[in-house]
Amino acid sequence: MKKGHQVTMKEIAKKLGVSVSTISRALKDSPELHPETKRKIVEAAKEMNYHPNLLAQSLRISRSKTLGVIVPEITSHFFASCISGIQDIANTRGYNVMICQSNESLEQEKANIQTLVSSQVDGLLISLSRETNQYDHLYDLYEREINFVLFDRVQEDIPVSKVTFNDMGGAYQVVKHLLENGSRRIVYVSGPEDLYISKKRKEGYLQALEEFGVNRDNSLIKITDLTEAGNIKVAQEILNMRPRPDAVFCMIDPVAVDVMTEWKSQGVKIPEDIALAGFTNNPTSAVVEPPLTTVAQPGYEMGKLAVGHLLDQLDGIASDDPISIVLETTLVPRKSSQHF
Amino acid sequence: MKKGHQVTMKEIAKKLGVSVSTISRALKDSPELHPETKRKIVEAAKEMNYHPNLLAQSLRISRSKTLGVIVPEITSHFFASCISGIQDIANTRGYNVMICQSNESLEQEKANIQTLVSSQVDGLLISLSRETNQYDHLYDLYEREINFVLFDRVQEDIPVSKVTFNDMGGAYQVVKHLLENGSRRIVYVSGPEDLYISKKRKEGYLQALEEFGVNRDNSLIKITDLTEAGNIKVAQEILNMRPRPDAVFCMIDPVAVDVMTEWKSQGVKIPEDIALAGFTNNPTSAVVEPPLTTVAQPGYEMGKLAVGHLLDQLDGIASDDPISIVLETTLVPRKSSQHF
DNA sequence: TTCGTAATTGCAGACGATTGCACTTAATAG
DNA sequence: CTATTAAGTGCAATCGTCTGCAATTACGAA
Repeated sequence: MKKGHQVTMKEIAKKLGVSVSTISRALKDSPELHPETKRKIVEAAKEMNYHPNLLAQSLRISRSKTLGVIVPEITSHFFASCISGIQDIANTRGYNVMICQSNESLEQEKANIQTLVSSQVDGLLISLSRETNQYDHLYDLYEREINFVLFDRVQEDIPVSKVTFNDMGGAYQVVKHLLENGSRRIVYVSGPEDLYISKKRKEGYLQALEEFGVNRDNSLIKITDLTEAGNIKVAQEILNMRPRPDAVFCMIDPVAVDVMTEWKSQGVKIPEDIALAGFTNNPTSAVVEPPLTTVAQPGYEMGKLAVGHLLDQLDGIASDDPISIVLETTLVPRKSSQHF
Repeated sequence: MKKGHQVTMKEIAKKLGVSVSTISRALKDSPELHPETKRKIVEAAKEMNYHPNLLAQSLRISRSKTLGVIVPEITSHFFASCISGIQDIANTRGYNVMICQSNESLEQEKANIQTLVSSQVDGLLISLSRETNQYDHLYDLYEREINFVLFDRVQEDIPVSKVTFNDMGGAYQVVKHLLENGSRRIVYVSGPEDLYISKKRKEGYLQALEEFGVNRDNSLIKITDLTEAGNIKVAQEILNMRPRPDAVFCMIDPVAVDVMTEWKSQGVKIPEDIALAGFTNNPTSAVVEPPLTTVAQPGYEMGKLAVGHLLDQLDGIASDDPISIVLETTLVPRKSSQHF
């Protein structure tokens, strides 16, 4: 392996015949130094290509200027957008970011937290895995007084700051849209029931139905495990329901896309035979045929807000009292829902 | 801000009335320690919820067990897949990963390198930005003997290891496929000409043409700046060419999708009027209508290989002599190219 | 000339973990 | 009962940077 040796203050000091402290002060532009000395040191540092060792600095001040991020999966466009927002803000505020993915596994999530904490990150931004249904590891963080903020996939009871979407409102909007387009027998395809978003979007769905005087019918709520096979199975079940539903609202776009693909292969016409809508506004949803009606969630914005608040807490700008930031979503009506 | 205090060896030492060195040895399971002492220390450490400070360890051994990754943008599915592969391997081999995005900017790329190096990463994995057309920052890394591996978007002349796709072969495959389906007047929509992949894929395009005895016609090579507007402009220009081309091969899928969307809005039938193919196999490409013929690049695999080789170098398993790993691509024929 | 004071710079200890070496015991051999 | 040796611990230095305090020097004032 190569040496990859970094120039240190000690070496500059030796070369110039002064002490390390003097080097340190010169590079911090301390006023108590002779200008000439300072000039020489700065010059030598540049010439020798000196770069401070952030590890040493962090150790000394007990702050690493690094944040940890845990998302279920990076390859999801939504989470990638969040990360992008987090990075941008963190960098402009002088922080680095270490990213981990839990791969939707509770064990991985715990392991990630452990690693990041050991790496002395100053704070954490966490979006929970699908599997996460007990929260000891989060309470543990809380008790150890480690700063963290939950976003998107949150646990409601923990007294830390959270950034979420108005999931209920978004679901309400899209179901209302389906109702306004004349649908009355509307299926809700939900993910696993203990998921935060499964619950919230169901609430919005039910609220819209109630507002339009449509009776609740639990047989219209289908659960998928979110795998492709699971989604296809649900798609088939829906086609076999009698009377056949006239619209389907899927909890997330990928489910809707799988359903659409399956239906198309069976010759079902969308939206003529049955209307379809999703949630998230993945890039894919705009280009499928027909384009998918959905609800846009600005992931980049969410990332920015979450990290912004965390940094405010770390920098003492915001108080430590937990707050809840709720982002509004936007209905994106497209062809898949426009039947009359 | 909360304290977020971490338990240190010193505190365990004080509590147990032994020296810090003893704590250290106990936790490393050193054999020269009295078993009873060891037991007590391990127990106390667990009870006090001790976790080693990786910063301090890194400083001491001058290895951070952290890798830096720089990609043009995280929100690209391809790069997200690479990152995913990098993470998985890095973690199983005991390394952490810091990810940065250059946002296709040379300046950002330089800044990212600077930050990561200052953070004492043990090595870097870099995919160059589109803007990067001079390479001082890379040669600088090379001279400072900092380990790094280039992947996907590489610079060929630098004597470091590189992981690439057989871009030329992939392009050859897809153009051959178009030729076999009867097309003869085939447009190549290229990105900026100094991009590595622009060049390589052009080579494959030309080779296939030559093999089928089709004369080269430079007017059939169109350049886009890869923005949506640029792509649409090219799409329109192609429709106005006389005689009209019978197939179009776009350098990357997003370009092909923009072209498809534009054409569909103009009533052009794909593949009947004109065949279309892309490159990358983005998730989107499978669900557009018609599904897009493309070339699959296994990003996850690329990430795994790149990081694997870098770690092999760092761990002294592989020699420092640069190698070039070339991954094969796979033609994914879909409906967009099947006209007869 | 002598003293006070300001301007410069160096020393040493700290951050947390690790490790070669020296030291203290206690046990064993002679 | 003393000398030898091994077992078990502690000391101190190290990684690179920072900073309170002490030390040195020089300068002007009395």
